Amino acid sequence: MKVLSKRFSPQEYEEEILRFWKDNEIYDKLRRSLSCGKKFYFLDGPPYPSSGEPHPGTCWNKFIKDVVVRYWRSKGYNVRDQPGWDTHGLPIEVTVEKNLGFRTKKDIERYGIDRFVEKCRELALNNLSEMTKKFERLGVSLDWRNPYLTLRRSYINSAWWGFKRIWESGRLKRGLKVVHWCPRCETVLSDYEVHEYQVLTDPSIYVKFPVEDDENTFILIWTTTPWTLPANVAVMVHPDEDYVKVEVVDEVLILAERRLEHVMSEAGVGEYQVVEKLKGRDLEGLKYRNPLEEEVPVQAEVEHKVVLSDKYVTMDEGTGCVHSAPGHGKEDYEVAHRDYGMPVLSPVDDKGVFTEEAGRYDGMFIKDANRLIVEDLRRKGFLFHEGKITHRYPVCWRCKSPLIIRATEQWYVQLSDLKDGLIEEISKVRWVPAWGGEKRFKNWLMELEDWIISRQRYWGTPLPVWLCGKCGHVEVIGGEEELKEKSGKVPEDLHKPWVDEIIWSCPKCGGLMRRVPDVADVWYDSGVAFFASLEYPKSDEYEKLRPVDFIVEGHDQFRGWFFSLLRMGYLIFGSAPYRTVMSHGFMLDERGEEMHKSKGNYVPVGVILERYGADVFRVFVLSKVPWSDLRFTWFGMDEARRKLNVVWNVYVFITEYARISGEIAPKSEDRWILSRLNSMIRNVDESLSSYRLHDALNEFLNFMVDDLSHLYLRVVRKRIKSDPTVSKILRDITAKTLPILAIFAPLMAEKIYQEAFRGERDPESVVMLRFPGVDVSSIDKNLEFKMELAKKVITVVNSMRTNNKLKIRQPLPELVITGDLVEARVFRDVIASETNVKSVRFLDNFELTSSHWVDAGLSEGRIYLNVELTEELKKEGFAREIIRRIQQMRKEMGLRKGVEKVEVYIDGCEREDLGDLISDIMNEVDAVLLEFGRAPKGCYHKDWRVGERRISIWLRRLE
RNA sequence: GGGCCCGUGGCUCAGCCUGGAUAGAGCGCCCGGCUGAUAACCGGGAGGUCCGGGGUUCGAAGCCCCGCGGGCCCA
Repeated sequence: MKVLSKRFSPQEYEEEILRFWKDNEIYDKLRRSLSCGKKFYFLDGPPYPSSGEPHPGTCWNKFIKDVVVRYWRSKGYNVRDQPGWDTHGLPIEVTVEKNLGFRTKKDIERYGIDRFVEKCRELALNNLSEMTKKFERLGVSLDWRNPYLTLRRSYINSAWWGFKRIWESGRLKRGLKVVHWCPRCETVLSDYEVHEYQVLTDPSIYVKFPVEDDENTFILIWTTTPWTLPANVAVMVHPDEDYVKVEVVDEVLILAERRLEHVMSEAGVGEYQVVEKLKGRDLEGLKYRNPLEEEVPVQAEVEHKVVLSDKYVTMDEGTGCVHSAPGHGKEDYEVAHRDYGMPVLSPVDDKGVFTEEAGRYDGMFIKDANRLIVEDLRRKGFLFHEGKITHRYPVCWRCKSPLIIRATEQWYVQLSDLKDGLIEEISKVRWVPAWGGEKRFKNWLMELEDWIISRQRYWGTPLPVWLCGKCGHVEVIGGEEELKEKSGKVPEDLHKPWVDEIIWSCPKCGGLMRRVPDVADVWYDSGVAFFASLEYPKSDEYEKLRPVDFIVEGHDQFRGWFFSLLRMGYLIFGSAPYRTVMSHGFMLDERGEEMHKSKGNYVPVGVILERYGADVFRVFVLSKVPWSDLRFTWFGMDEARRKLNVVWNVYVFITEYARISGEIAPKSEDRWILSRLNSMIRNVDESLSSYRLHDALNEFLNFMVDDLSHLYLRVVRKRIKSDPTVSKILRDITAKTLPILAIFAPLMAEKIYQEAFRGERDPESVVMLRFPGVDVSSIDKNLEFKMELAKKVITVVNSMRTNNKLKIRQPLPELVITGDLVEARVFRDVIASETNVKSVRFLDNFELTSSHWVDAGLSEGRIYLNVELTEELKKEGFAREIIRRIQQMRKEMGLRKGVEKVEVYIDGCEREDLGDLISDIMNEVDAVLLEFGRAPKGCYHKDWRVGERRISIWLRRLE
């Protein structure tokens, strides 16, 4: 055992340890040594490598994962610990577009899809390699050299295989779907991708729809999207609400009674007359004309009418008569088209520009057309009122363009009828915390809709769907080998555009089979990770490893990755693919706000590492409850550093003193610390195996700091040089705590292990040490309880000393303990030394006999302290005062204990004041001479006050 | 409008699932101590309507209900 360097300075050694791991291929060796262990399948949730710098919250995420895999490895499990990267999709495309200065898909096609895709690939690979470096620097021990990438050929093959399974199940369909659409990216966005909103100002108009064959009667509707009026086919009303016909000047308007007052006041109409009252259902089938039928010729062909909906018509806003355009609204589609069979108009193209079908508005961007449409309505007398509205409106999460809703042909997977099955599956999964799955996720699943899987983009897993242009025959391809069978060749790359070159003739009609141009939703990619990362079915490893034992991600991933995995697991294998799912919160800044680079409150990982190193960061985040949000604070980091510093000091102390061997009978405090040690190990083990990581870490740190450092080491300080039992215990503690420390603060643990504890026959690295076993026979809860009582006694006595202005340095003659506190009797010596009392007695009863006593009560008993100072005790106290000051001066002179000797001269007191304690003093401060009176010249000198006295002390260093 | 989470000294947070004696840490503050683990560390003290109200209970920070405030998700 070598002596550990005194300073805890992670910045100095962390890089060195990382190099040690790398140079010696520690993790490869570790994995190999565990290859026969029981399987533990951890699956990494793949982040987008759209930047090379991980967010501090992502570090938190990886720390949790790291602790879990380290724990199971230490339990001897063969842990699959492959990291993953979600390399496809819009985040990457948009970054590349920005880099290249592109604005539209046209730019990409002009540039060349092949070159563009190469740029995407390059960006993803560069960023993931940058991020990998950071994660490695943070001590995250995933298999970084061997990640799964969604862009790999083998991965796409697996993804295609899954796609074909879905096709074979009959759930993959193509049809008209009303979707959120980004007019800049020119693609559909899944519901998951619609989560960003901006406050925008839009027109708010009331429009009169003329009722057929009833001159001067109008249905009054309200809309904030005038551009959808050319696509109007119906008006929805609530069947059970009251509606009125109102006379305003010489016209009759139809609207909901409950909206009447509000609408008229907003429009500034003071005079109006209700002429008729009727139920919404009475309006069903009422025919009307679109006010723009001259401008939009297709409108003249539509038979417009009133339809009913009790679900989507509210009395909270508008007129109670809801303008309905099935081509531009989900509810509109559901009611007007699906229930009433009305046609779907959507005269808008992928860029959000009106098509020829929109007549007069052809070629205009929809938002720009708003003004003209309003003008046309006004000119023709159909505009009842025009105002403005400021509301939250969804925007594209990547490019921030306002989204539009439109009906488009998409490939989708029918899911809505699987709701019950999926909910059943999640009840079999263990959720940490439990409410995440049982409440939040379940509630969310109730709203389940079909999954639109196609994206009109370039960088993604191509949909393996080939379609005959002539007869519409569809073939879904489950892998490149099948592709070869069909077409006789395989593309050089499975991505667009190369895959699109593969064509063959239709087996049905001889027409041309071409691939549909779409790529898959990125959630398809990550959703198949549980088998595609294992290259299933080409490799059968998944059969051996399934199901995934553990995943953990931020709570935003319930509807993200947790769901996409569940969905794929259920669609393809009929069950949830995972056993335990843990969710964690977000990392916030010091003020509790989300951290964003653009907000300027972002703390770069590099800065954290520079100031504290990786282990401190790990311990800071891992000691917090994972499932609520976490504020990053620098003083929190300080706190973590202080704790680790104490831990470090504990090991320093052990290496310095726990050096003798032999064995004599253990004392109570020895049995106590061993009991605590084993209790701690048991608790940590239980907490880790149930993923209460913060409980485990805090339990461990409390043991190290409170039990070991603050109490045990203080108590055994005097014995340690002479009693081999203490040395043995401390070495035992080291052997059992280092593997636990290595789970949470691996760099520090390795440094300590390598520098001080690793023996010649020990494993090469601390990470190879197994999780310590629990020696149950050492656990004595009763003894631990008694120590708690002893601690209470010590606290109370210290408090009594404070109240009576008696320093701990001053020995007191006697302490009497009564009541249940006498249980602490076994710790008599501990109490005596910690309270600095000469004699401790435990009695059933005690009567105060003189005024020299003070007492204090606890619920467990009473404590009596004799504070009478005899001359002898005063001397002892005084001697401690002198020793302390000499030691202080020695330290200031930079003298080392036991090495440099000194001569001591004291003025201001007499030899008699110290009596026969002088030799003790000399012994303790390494003095060869102690004289009273003034010192010769050239000594280090200081004046002190000790109580009432003024004391001068001189020290001379001996060469 | 629906769902979920959170609310505990000045600050940051444990504890709540599984109710139990005087509600814990750390930081900060005040007072003090220790003296070779020492640019470290320790003790004592002040400081709390455990968001509010009601209920269950012998007993509620905890369980139930109703509010209030904050956050997240969904509409």
